[in-house]
Amino acid sequence: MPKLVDHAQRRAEIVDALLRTAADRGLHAVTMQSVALEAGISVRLVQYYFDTKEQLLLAALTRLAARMGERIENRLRSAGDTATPAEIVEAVMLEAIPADAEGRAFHLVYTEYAVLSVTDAALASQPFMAEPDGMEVFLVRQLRAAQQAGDVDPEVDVRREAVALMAMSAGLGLSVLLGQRPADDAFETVRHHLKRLFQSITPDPAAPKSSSSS
Amino acid sequence: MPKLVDHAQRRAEIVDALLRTAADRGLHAVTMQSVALEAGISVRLVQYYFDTKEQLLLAALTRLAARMGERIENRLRSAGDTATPAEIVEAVMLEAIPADAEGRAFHLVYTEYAVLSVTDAALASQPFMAEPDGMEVFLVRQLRAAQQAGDVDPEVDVRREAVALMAMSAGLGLSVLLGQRPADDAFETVRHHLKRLFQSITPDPAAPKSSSSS
DNA sequence: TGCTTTATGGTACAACCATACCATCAAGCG
DNA sequence: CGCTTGATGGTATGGTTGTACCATAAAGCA
Repeated sequence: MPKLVDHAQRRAEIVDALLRTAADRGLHAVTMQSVALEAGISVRLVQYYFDTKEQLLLAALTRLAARMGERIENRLRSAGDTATPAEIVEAVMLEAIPADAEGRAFHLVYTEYAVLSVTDAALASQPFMAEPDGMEVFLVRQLRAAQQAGDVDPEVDVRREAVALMAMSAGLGLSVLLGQRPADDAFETVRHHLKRLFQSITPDPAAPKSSSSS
Repeated sequence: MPKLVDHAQRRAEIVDALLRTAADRGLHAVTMQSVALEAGISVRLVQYYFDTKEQLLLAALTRLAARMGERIENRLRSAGDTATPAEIVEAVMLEAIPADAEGRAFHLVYTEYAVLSVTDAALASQPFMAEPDGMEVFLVRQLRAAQQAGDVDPEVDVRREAVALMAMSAGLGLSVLLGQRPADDAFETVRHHLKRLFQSITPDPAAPKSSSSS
């Protein structure tokens, strides 16, 4: 045998090339040739490591889903062990909003995959949308903990609230992606809304005005 | 001359054929041939009425944006003249959630265009995203009116709240489109949230329990 | 040392796509 | 009545795409 290439790494490089091209020219611009060019290899090699284009696309999606998990975990880790439910919920919601170029690229490709999955059977059967369901129960747990800590009104329907929070962050993220509003605006909206939610039981007459934060 | 065809109507038929194919096979499946087939005419005719594919896509987008306006106006009209700001806001938000097949088709294609516009220069320059901005000022007005009527806490930042409401309905609509949750669930979430917003000044101790949770 | 296996390049091929070109039919105007 | 003009069909064409096929260099094993 020749160079004895590490297949896993080579596949990762190719997948990254795909994600890069998808990020700045769209998922529809992803072809065997464009990926090969971006990866600096021949088309034949892309074929060699991923027999068919569909398998390549699925591998990229898998990678993307994994990265999504990493991103959220990183957010939570950087929040530290002493993080309150309010801080955790905020971290998760802010993750859905693309701030820097990397975040934009990530969320764009992810959204492209999601929309494509509506009309593409091969993608629809892929369980990469399990995330939202898991996220929902996670948020519910955080809200319940906040309720028991007295930070959230015990009358709040935590399940409904969790759904609303996820929808809001997704919607804000999308609007930022579409260039309808700057990321900072979305950030502020999230913080403002969470402040309301987490203060709903203690209106604290000493400082009723929201004032500045962050 | 022969049949002396009404160009406007013929163009409308072709555009509708495009929207139909896009709705059930995706925007990426829209080709001159697929549109011609769906419209029951020859490819040459599609070429005849829309010189290039790009013009055809732009025409379809224009039609889509117009239909968006009609849809919202219909919602508002069916709410009647006596509608309260709360009812108007609810109507607008529910419109963003695809309930029936037609709504699904409409929102799917619209979302596909929106996502495509991120990487497609020709679409990005199109001002079909002016809607959200106009919608924002519309919602702000409604919320202000509600404040003056005493239905919304006067301390609420109406502009922030409007942004949050739009994001939430967009996010819920997207999740329904992606099959992550049923439309009824999204409806309930909207209603539940609006009930909180519009009762924030009158907590009505007679019926504090909103419903049971999971 | 020779053979097998792996990694790679190049190229061919069939399908498809957008578009251009050529032809035709019919209707109203002169 | 003939000619022009609008509406349509068919087909060619150049480009691109995904995939299959053929070839070859190199590295370890026998």
